[in-house]
Amino acid sequence: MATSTSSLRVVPNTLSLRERVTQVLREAILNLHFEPGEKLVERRLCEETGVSRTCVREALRHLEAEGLVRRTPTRGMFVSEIGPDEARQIYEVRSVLESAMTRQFVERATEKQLTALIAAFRRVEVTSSGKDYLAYARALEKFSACLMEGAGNEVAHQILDMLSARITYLRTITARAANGEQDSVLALRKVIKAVQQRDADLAEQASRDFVQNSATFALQVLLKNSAEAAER
Amino acid sequence: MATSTSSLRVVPNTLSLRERVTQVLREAILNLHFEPGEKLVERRLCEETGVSRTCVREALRHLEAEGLVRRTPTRGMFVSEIGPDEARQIYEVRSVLESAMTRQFVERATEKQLTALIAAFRRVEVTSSGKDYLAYARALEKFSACLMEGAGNEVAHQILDMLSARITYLRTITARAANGEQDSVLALRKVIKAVQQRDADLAEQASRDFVQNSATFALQVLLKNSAEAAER
DNA sequence: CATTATCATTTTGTATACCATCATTCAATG
DNA sequence: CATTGAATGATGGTATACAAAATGATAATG
Repeated sequence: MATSTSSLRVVPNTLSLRERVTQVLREAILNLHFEPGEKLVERRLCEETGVSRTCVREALRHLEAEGLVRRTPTRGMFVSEIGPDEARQIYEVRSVLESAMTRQFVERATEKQLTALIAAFRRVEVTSSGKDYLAYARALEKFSACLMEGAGNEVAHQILDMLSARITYLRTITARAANGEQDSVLALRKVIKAVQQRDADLAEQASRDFVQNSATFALQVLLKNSAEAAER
Repeated sequence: MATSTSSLRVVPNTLSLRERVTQVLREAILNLHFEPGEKLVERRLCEETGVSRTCVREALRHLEAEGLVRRTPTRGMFVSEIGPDEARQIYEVRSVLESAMTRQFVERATEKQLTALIAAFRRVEVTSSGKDYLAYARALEKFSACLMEGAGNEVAHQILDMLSARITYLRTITARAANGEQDSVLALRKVIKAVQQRDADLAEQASRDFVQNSATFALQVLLKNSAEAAER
């Protein structure tokens, strides 16, 4: 097994064009450079990004899988509008998956993986006080990645990665207030605590609470928004 | 709301070419028309399917998302080889998600959705005695769909749909013995029972057992296979 | 003979042009 | 003023081209 310990593997660090286009479009959506519900016309995206239609189309398909855009046959792609109901579903899935993986982490992770998780948590703490949303989002994703790694479940990792696109989107849409992040970090600290104590039940519950914390906040804002929209 | 009651809506029943190509390739993989690990050369697939490269590529990307094929940059697509470790991960995720959704079903489903679930279960029973694997697989997918519908979580549904491709694949690879299905149906009946009694805890546990049942079987076979492969 | 270097072929990744079909817009018409 | 219907624009799909990388075969070298 040459791969496990001292991997000499050279990682191809040059992202393919399609991947870079995907990134650019994803960030554009997350930064609200496009409005929710806006139609994304391929030809226009080609001009704006300066790449071919082939590439743009493939990138859009990927974003469709992530749930950031939706396709209506023969009518085109639209930026997703994520309402309260879909948000609830997303958080439900995330809660269930992430808490289960937290439990697995407690039961399976090595010391090294634990220190990695703690380091990732530190980064979350640091970025949470700053003003860069996306840095905070990336720190959370990294934390999640460490969790999945220690839990030994790459499949779950991929699924949560897909979901995290929409979750970050929700964070942006609901334009979470500053203390929202502080609460989150607080809840996350409890997770870390429980994990360090190797208390699987407590860790699972803390993880559930952590997601619940984000969920209730986002849902409040979304419900208020959709109520206002209904009034008009 | 013109769509809800007397829907004259003409559903675009013509699947797009890309979708049909995806189906064809998926079934080809599931039927082991391609071997696990085999390289899928685009040009060859174009000839075999009679469609353009663009279409084939898009279909392959979809299958990649489903985990049935894997891509190595600039080297191409390969039919997935799903080993014991990945199988464990898949079943873990499925167990966690499906049992949670079973609980939600108990808590949220309407009478109508319950009867739909029971009907789906009947189909599982019927197909389990027959010899058509894929019919059985479809019946299970339909059951899962009813479950998600009643649980009110379309997001979870989509995720499990993605996973189900690989699960069906695992069933094929492990060429499950006939009484394996009987055991499964037995375990599934317990789920139905618990759901009918509206016992959320019991239903969740029964659902977990049901998946566990499939998982242990598949893992046994896979471990034996990979042990044999290691000997050689 | 084993290894290295060279070179031709194949394949992927991307770009471009093209067409048929479906949607949308908007003006003509009654 | 509502309808019809033609012009415009977008998508889904095809064919082709080409650079860069991978693969495979063959020649050169120690």
